[in-house]
Amino acid sequence: MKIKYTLLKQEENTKARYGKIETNYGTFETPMFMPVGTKATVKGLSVEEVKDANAGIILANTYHLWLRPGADLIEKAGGLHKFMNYDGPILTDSGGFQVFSLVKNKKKDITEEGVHFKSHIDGSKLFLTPELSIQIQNKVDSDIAMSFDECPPASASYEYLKNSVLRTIRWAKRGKDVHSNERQALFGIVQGGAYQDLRKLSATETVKLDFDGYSIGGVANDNESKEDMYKAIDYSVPYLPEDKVRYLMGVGEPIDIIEGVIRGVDIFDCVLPTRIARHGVAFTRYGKINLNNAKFKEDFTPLEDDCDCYTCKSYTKAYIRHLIRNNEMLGARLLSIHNIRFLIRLTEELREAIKENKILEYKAKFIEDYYGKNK
RNA sequence: GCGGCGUUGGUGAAGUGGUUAACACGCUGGUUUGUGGCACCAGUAUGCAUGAGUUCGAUCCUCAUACGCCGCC
Repeated sequence: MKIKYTLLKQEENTKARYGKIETNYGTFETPMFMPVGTKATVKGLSVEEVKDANAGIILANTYHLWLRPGADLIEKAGGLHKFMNYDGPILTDSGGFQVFSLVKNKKKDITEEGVHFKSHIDGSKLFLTPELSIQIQNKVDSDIAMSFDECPPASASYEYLKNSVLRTIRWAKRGKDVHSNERQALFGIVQGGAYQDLRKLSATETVKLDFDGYSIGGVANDNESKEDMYKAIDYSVPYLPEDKVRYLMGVGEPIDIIEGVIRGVDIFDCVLPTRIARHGVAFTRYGKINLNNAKFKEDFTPLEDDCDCYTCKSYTKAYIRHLIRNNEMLGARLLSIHNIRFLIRLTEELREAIKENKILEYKAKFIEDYYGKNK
């Protein structure tokens, strides 16, 4: 089967919504946070640890898997789920985001046919098209495939963005036309920067193509301001169907997840929890903390007193600091486990807040705690 | 006791008679939003063993003292 979204409860004061997604691997509630497992692994974590965090869908990346180990090998292994031992739903990003960060000359390398760029591994010349991206995703057999879109920087001009939006719509159609995996859902991506008319154009035209879900892309990159990010959501959501899931790509920070939910977004993904973990930083209810800081040297309490994650149940800040300072890999692992659980727990709490029509109160309390000075 | 060499920040060290004493590590803080994993950015010696002298000016030259290493008695 393909993915099926059901709206269970619309919050009364905002666009926030509580729903469920039925997938090949069970039913999951939204709002939801998807841990990122780019190269068929959530960095540092076993699939058991990912599940212990109560994760639903996880994200893998077409570009990275295409280069290594290759789609054919994953097919031989019996598909991505068997290959990485994850019997939960997997979404594959199309590779658009990666590819455009590797493009050298925008005018020359981005053509109607596809995108020319160089491998980040050996510099060899590669060419990715909307069709090829979908074919790779069909082959690795993820549960949700993403259309191949252009992801321009936030600083792009209106004229550039307009052409980009139109091209992304044409690419979405081409990808859909070759999509052939019966059990795999396919999502369309809305672009258009922070411009209202471009988001409307992108959303309405993409919806006409009838995808299984829709994502809002081109957000949270290139030092984009939060205001522009929120605009991009506000200008996209009204044109998306109510009975399809909405996915905000690459977000993010706790406050951005909250703002996204309030604006009607259902699912999120972000590298932040695992990346900051590798650099020694943990999310907490009272803001981010850097375990490198000297003040944690003799702090024998958990990262968060009331956190239910494995790390908080077992280890102290002083110990994690010691691991991080000495570049011991367990440190990054423990922080990754906590940070992923933190964001998933945030979405669990947002669901409860929506059910009680208290999403704005939840946000106010969160801001007070997270950005307050009384730590 | 005599002779030689050395003494620069938390550490290893570069360096010059003249505005802000290199670099590395460490340390202190920060950044990170569809991941080119363990990165990047910033700060970190009002002072160059101590005292005296030469000089317009000394960390750099001279002398003495202390300490360290090596050799000789």
